[in-house]
Amino acid sequence: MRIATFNINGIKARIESLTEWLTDTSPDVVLLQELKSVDENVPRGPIEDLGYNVETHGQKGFNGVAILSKFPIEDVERGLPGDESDEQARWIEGTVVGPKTALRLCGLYLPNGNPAPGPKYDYKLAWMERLKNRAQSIIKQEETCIVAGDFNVIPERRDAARPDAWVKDALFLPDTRNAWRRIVNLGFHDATREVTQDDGVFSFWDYQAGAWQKDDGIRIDHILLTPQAADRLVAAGIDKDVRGREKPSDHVPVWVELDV
DNA sequence: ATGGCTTCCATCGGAAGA
Repeated sequence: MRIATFNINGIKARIESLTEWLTDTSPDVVLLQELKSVDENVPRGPIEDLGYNVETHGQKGFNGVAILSKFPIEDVERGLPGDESDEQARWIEGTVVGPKTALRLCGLYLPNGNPAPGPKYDYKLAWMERLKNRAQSIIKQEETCIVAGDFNVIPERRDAARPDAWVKDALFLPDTRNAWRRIVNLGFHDATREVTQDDGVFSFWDYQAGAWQKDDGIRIDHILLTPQAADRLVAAGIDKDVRGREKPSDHVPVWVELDV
């Protein structure tokens, strides 16, 4: 089963390039971020026409996450536990049942956090603490599970073309990276790092200043695997060419193939 | 660079993104 995560930066603006990529690569499951749409305005028709079930957790104007799946999506939960007052649509869970085993899916759009310091950065760190708590219970349950999405975290210097440009940024500050490590160290495997230790592996290139043309990218979209999921890892990759197509998102899809 | 693009909402500018 191929599972991808993709921050599409607006599902209404991206529906044509999204369906083109779905047709080309035919992933079984897709976790989407930044729908920038309420649920009722998501253009689900063109996606359903390609054989996908669609579960969304949208919000007016920004944020918004979704699960697309060729398999039925069961036990859907919306919103990250731990703060009833949090109205931002950044978390969705669901389960798909493959030929061999069930797979729990957690799709996330982690807060950007800039400018740091400030209230937006405080929200980011608090959100990461809630994510750690949810991740801890997933690990304890020994589920075959992936936690994937736009983490807005550059884990290491090798994950940026120009790491020195990011040292004061919310995506790369020590508190951000420490919080990331505390989550990964619960027992997760970073799928992309399971298949490559290379520099220059990126998932985002800014629209500005010719970042794509200069390959001035960062790796911030990640797929974390529980040990039970990592045992079933067959392959992983990044669909980098998507960034060079017409009217692209500033992110590209990151994917894994799991024997589930 | 107090933002060089891009999207959204809502108009003809501002917020948000990373």
